[in-house]
Amino acid sequence: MATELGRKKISESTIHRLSLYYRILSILEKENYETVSSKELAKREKLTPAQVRKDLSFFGSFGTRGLGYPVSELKKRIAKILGLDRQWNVAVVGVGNIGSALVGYKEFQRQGFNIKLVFDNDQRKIGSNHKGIIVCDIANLEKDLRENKIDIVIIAVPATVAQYIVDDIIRAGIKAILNFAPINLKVPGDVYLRNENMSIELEYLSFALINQRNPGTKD
Amino acid sequence: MATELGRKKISESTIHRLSLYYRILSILEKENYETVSSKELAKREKLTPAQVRKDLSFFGSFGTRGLGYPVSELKKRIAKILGLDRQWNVAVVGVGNIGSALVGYKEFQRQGFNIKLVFDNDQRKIGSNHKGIIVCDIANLEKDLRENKIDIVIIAVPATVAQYIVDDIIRAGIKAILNFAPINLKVPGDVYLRNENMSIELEYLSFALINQRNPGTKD
DNA sequence: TGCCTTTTGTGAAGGAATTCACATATTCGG
DNA sequence: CCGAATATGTGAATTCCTTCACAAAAGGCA
Repeated sequence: MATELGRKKISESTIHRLSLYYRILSILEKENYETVSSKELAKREKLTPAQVRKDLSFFGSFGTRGLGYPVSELKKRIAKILGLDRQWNVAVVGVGNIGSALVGYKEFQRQGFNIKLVFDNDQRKIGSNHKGIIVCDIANLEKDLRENKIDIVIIAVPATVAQYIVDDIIRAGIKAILNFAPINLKVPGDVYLRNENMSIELEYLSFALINQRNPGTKD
Repeated sequence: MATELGRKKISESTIHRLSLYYRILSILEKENYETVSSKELAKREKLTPAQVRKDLSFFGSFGTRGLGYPVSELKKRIAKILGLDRQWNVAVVGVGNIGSALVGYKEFQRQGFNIKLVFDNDQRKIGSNHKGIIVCDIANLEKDLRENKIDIVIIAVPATVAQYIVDDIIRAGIKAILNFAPINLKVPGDVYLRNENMSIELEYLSFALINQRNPGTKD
């Protein structure tokens, strides 16, 4: 699943770790750190310094030998790589438990993911104001997505209807989908689909407790 | 990070895939399938048949050559492995956006994760009924966790206070924590901590859109 | 019964990700 | 300005994970 970028293969785990570095760098920036070493970064994320350096090296030489990495500068570079230096238009489909939590989740906006539209099929919800956003009728999904130039759609509907929604979304030309429904969705080859499985980490904890794995932090 | 079990090392990814198999098997069971091949299982999860067989082989020989795996039986075996054949007492700390979504998330109960207690520090919320559960005062966290024999605690408080909460929780003897706060928590060596990062997959989509990775499903 | 088909279970091979180890570059103190 | 200390960047080594490939087992059918 690794991709070419320049000439090297970048693994999915490297991208995920970039997200983690970005978060740490935001904190360090607030704490007025000027520079940070791979050692320090590694310590905060329970990784090895070599891992941090290798991850970053895929994208260039951002550090200074003997000193470390400039915090603000590195943060900007990672933002650029991950596309967090721009604004994304996001829509959420389904204003149930999960959907409404996501609409109110401040972290998204902070990273440039702006929830522009929210959809539901429940007549009682449609038209109501949900955390500053009017709930749209799912009947107009395709049209609304197009007209509002939505980049990413988050699926937060019951598993039973998720595929129908996805089919609609794809017809609207959407190329990136984040799925919270506990089901495997089918999408064409040119659409990016990621699944968010809320149970999986709880199940891991359950397994760990039973089998007494060697504990510790892990993402 | 892999653990001994019997004599073989089980990787984290194998455990995560067991969760996926479990979900598929539940669906197949409802659809009255008697048996399923590694090929079919693989197809549904976008994996290879060899991967499926190897994953399962770590825990025993569950299949029949020429036939495949017995759906109900395999589901039970995986449930046993993951600890989904028993009930877990879970507490949620923080009844904000995320916290209240989790309390209402039916999928957890279905898998044996019973949310028994919910905590907040907001006087207006304490004592109120939240989806059938009375919100407890976080001041009594340690005592309540002990008295209710809580196994797993879910952290859904702001990042700024998460560490204090965790310290309390650990004092209460809790050994498994699922953290939704966007911060790295410190826990003793004998406590299992997993982080749920709601932004990470959105960031991956952002990266993918910018870099035109080869698309497709991935968990 | 015996043969053909299917599919598992698993060592061995191959590939991918992580860590090692060190040459190289830079800062800092005196 | 020099030497000691620090920390990057990266090929090579290692470890870990996935896939291959095939022997072994079971079912189905003539």
